[in-house]
Amino acid sequence: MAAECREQYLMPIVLLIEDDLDLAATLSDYLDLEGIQCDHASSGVAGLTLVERAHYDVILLDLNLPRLDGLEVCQRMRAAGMETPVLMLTARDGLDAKLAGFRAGTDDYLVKPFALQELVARIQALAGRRSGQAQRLGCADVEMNLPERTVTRGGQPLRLSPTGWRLLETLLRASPGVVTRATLEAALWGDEVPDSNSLKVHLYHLRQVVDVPFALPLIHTLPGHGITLREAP
Amino acid sequence: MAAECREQYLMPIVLLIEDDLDLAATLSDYLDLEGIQCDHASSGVAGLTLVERAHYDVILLDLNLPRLDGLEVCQRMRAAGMETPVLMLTARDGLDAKLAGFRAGTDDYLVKPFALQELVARIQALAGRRSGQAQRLGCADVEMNLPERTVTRGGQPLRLSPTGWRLLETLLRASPGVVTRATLEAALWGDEVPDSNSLKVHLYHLRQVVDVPFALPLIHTLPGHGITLREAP
DNA sequence: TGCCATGCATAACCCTGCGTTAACCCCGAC
DNA sequence: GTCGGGGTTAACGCAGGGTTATGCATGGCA
Repeated sequence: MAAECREQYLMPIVLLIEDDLDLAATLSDYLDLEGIQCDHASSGVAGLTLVERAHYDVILLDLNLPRLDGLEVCQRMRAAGMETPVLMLTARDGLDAKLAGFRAGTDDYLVKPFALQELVARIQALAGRRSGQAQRLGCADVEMNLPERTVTRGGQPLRLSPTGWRLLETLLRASPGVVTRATLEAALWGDEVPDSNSLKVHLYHLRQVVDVPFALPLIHTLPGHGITLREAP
Repeated sequence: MAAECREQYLMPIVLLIEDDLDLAATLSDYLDLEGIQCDHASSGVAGLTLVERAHYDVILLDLNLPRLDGLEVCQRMRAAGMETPVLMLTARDGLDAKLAGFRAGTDDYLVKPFALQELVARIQALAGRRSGQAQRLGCADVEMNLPERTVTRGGQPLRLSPTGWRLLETLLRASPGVVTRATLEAALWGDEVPDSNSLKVHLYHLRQVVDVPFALPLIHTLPGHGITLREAP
């Protein structure tokens, strides 16, 4: 996880199921560099439990796994009703192997050795199709899921009022940049700003939810400039 | 269950945009044999107009087209907001060509010569992801079978009025996303919304059927945002 | 033909919680 | 010392949303 706020709003989260730990580390590092967050499971069973527990945009699935092989994992996922796109990674190039993969319910099939850039492109294509779920805003450990209308900090869900939501959204979109109070007021109310006090009250409430319960405050005011949402003041 | 659903989904309709008429005829015949209906356009412009006019599950796009090449066609489709999956067919195997394809918005990339069976498998994967849910919708332990017009929760059948059905269907299609009340009203009545009260009454009745008899409520309202159907609020 | 069940629209009611407002307070700049 | 930008707090009004009751259609059925 990169320490700084990401400029990319579109940050797919993938699960890599792969028993070769060296390869897994290489892939994971590269994907992180490309702005794709990557969880890792080293066996089929571990992968299946992770899939049930968390949300992923794409699943990278090695075909040759020790006990439970990739085909089986994919079949079980589909049988359980999971629709998450699966990208099968394998050294087997034969037509029959590919067809078996698709029959098991995979969405794409990439033969090793492959170019890492192609892997990234295919992940993005698969994640983008579910465009609804891929739209997230994030900064530090704050994550905002736009279609689901949920915000979490450090994985913990936050309760926001409609205005609090819009406030946080504008700050996130600008992050790590600074937003002037005038811009915030315009984002909340347009031209008809209710009272000069309103904004600071809303900011106060937002901090109560986003900052106070946590160790590190993220909302900083740069006096005379405006407000910013980031780790370092 | 879900596996059977995939197999059972039949007759995707694809559009083949290809200037080589011999190849087009061969592909088209083979796809027809496999139960995939295939329209054909022999130029980029012709393809674009067809795409606007009719619905296709997948678009097979040759990269090398006379005037308007495949990349351009794909870009224009995406710019126009079309989300139809595109499968690029081409003789060019280079990494740069592939990356350019994905950058233009393609969903899959198949290098000639390819096995016809692999083409079919990839078409079905692309079509299934979009319309595989055409038969059956589900979320948590709720299952809706569209052709049979039955809904169950935890295996137990639910009795829904026509309006309740459409309401639940809209929520299921969006799940786990949030649907605004305006969208719901539009889905139920179009432009002629009867009364501002009607929606909340129908929602109340739907909850009586879907949520109240069960331990875990699934229909949540996120104040100021809309309604959602999922496990976590 | 008349009865009953079902589904829908409408109106009325209540309550929670959100937004606004008006205070007061703190602190650094001048 | 004063002024102003910004943080904190409490009070009030109201809209959004949940709940309940009523009346009117429609359609099946005796």
